[in-house]
Amino acid sequence: MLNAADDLLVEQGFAATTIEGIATRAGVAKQTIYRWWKSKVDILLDALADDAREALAWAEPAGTPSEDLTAHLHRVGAFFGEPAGQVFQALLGHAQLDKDTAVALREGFLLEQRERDAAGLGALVERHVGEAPDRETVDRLVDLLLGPVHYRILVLGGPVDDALVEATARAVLEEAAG
Amino acid sequence: MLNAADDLLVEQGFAATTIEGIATRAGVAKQTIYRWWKSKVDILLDALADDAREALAWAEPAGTPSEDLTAHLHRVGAFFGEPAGQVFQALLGHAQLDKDTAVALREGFLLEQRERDAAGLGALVERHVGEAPDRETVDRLVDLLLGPVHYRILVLGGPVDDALVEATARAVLEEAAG
Amino acid sequence: MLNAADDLLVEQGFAATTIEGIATRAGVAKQTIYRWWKSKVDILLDALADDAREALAWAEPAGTPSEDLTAHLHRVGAFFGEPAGQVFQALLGHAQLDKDTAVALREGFLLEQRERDAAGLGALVERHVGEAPDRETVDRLVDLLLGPVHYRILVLGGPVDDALVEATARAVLEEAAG
Amino acid sequence: MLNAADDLLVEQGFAATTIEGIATRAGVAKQTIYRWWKSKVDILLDALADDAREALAWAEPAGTPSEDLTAHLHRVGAFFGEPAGQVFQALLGHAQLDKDTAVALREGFLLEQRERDAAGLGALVERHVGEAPDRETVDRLVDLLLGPVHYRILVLGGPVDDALVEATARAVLEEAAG
DNA sequence: GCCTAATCGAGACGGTACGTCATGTCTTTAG
DNA sequence: CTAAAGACATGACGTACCGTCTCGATTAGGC
Repeated sequence: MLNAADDLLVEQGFAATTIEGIATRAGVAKQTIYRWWKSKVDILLDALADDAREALAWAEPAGTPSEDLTAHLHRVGAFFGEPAGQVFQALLGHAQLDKDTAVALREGFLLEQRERDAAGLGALVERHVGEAPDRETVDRLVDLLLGPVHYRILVLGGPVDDALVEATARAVLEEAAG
Repeated sequence: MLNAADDLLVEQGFAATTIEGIATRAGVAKQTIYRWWKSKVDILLDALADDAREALAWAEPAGTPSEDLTAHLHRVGAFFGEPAGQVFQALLGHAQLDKDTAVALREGFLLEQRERDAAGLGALVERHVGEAPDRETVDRLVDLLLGPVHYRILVLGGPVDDALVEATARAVLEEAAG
Repeated sequence: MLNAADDLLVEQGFAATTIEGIATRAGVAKQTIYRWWKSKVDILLDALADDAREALAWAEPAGTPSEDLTAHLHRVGAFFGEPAGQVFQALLGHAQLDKDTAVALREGFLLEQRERDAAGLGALVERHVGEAPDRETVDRLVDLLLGPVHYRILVLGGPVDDALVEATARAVLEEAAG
Repeated sequence: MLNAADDLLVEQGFAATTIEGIATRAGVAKQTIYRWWKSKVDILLDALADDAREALAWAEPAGTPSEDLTAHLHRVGAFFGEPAGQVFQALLGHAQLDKDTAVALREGFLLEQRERDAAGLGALVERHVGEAPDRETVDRLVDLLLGPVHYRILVLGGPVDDALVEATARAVLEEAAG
């Protein structure tokens, strides 16, 4: 069922991903879907949870902090090209239109992801400057880090290029070094 | 008609803003709407164009570059609380779900706005470092500048706070200074 | 649309006559049906009104009162074999299960039909005994006349035979003669 | 379970008497019901069999044949106001809509009842005219006797009044006396 | 000042998807 | 080993909008 939803979204887009369509595709009755989820958003959230956790995870240190940071940003940029990333993008889009979706997405995914990002970036900054930044600082740094890439993709709809990634990484490390 | 669309969107949200609803509210026949616009997205784009141009304009220099930059960012953050900002947010959201909307929004609004932002930030950077940056650099700086605020609002759904604005402005000016 | 309903009822029976089926058969959208009727019972009532009026009409005198009476009873018996009669039978059946149907059938058809029957039988009795019976008496005579045939068909499900028709006619005329 | 079905039918009507509802009301699993009956009609038939047999029984002679006949007709009329009578009416109604129900009702109840009616009326006629009528005649008399009352109740939905009952009884006895 | 023609409101139409209900079959769980 | 609980595929329900399509009625503007 989650696969059917995923596939339909990637193939046909969010609007054409109807509950009836998912049911048909999955060879399942509509009622069965309603038994487990209350909307297609709910289904996609479930589909997202597994995939995205992994795709947006912070890798183990493999080079200098700067290198690791740019690598992570590139991974984030690439994520939006994958199926799970398209689901994420669709849910983000729908969250702008519907408060319930916004809340569900926040609580079902974004808050956790924020924690992972804070932990990942916090550790990286500690490696860089020698001491762990406090939580408020880390939060701010996460926004500085992820904002430009998301802006490029979600608002401008453009690809993420090296120059932006490097400038962003540089800005974050400088700000962290204070 | 544009007012009816605007009002409905602010009062009821994007999904409940139907063409039938706009027609009823405006005391107009559905067909009359279809004569001028091909979808509700088109109507909202029209409604957005006027309002947002002004609300997101760059003000004349009024203080140090740093002060002007933080002031502009605060204005951007506040914009999303206004009716026009909600229309913008809805269109941005829908653009994630629908390619046609993405194209229309880009061509009908975002590209122009990008020009205004590049011009505004370019001039400010020139004031700050004494010479005008080239276009590629300005583009990168615009992403660095606007990304974090948009990320906070669109992805996290949270308010924009002073610390983030200041850190962002600082990062942009340092990056501009090289 | 009425034809589609009629046809389906005769071919498939009452339960299989669904609004979706009628819509499909008539090449029409479901909503169009709901615009004009609020249920399939309503549609069938409309379909009945035209056809049955004529089929259950009292013919002009053509023989002795007794002959005319048996002829009419035979016509009533035959009516249930025709499409309109099957619609009537189905509506009568459903009226036993649903108060709204009972009321609608009564007001949309039976009361009128009762008037026609009272007028027809009243005139016949007047021919037979020389004076017009009062309304209460006619009503009672109508029940005596139509009861046995309906009982045979609706309760026993059997055909109407000559002996019953003749006995009924005889009983009615004797009762009328006092 | 039979009680649950009965109660639901009287309280909520035939359509609202669902197998799910009966199961819930009886604190039983749907499957358990399907083990014993193949439809709600089957359940109601079972529920009917006991009650109606008694309610529609012919009483011992207690007065003149005419008095006994009107008394029986009144009892028949009153029966439709009782719970068992409502079940009978519902089954009769459904039998008009569904051939299987018609057959089941006939074989499960009506044929037996017909025998009882023929025996009861036959005996009464014998008391009245001194000799036992043959079976064909009795059948015809039963139709003459029960038709008007059923017509009043099932078709017109009205109450049975004294005048009708007396006229019917008179007509039957005269026809029997021939 | 009249008359064509464009434009408007109203709303019917064929569709698609919605979310709900009951069906009859089936599997799982607990006594 | 039975029976409760309830998941499942199916299919109709009645509703909401979609975008297209006639309809008059009402304005204009060109004669």
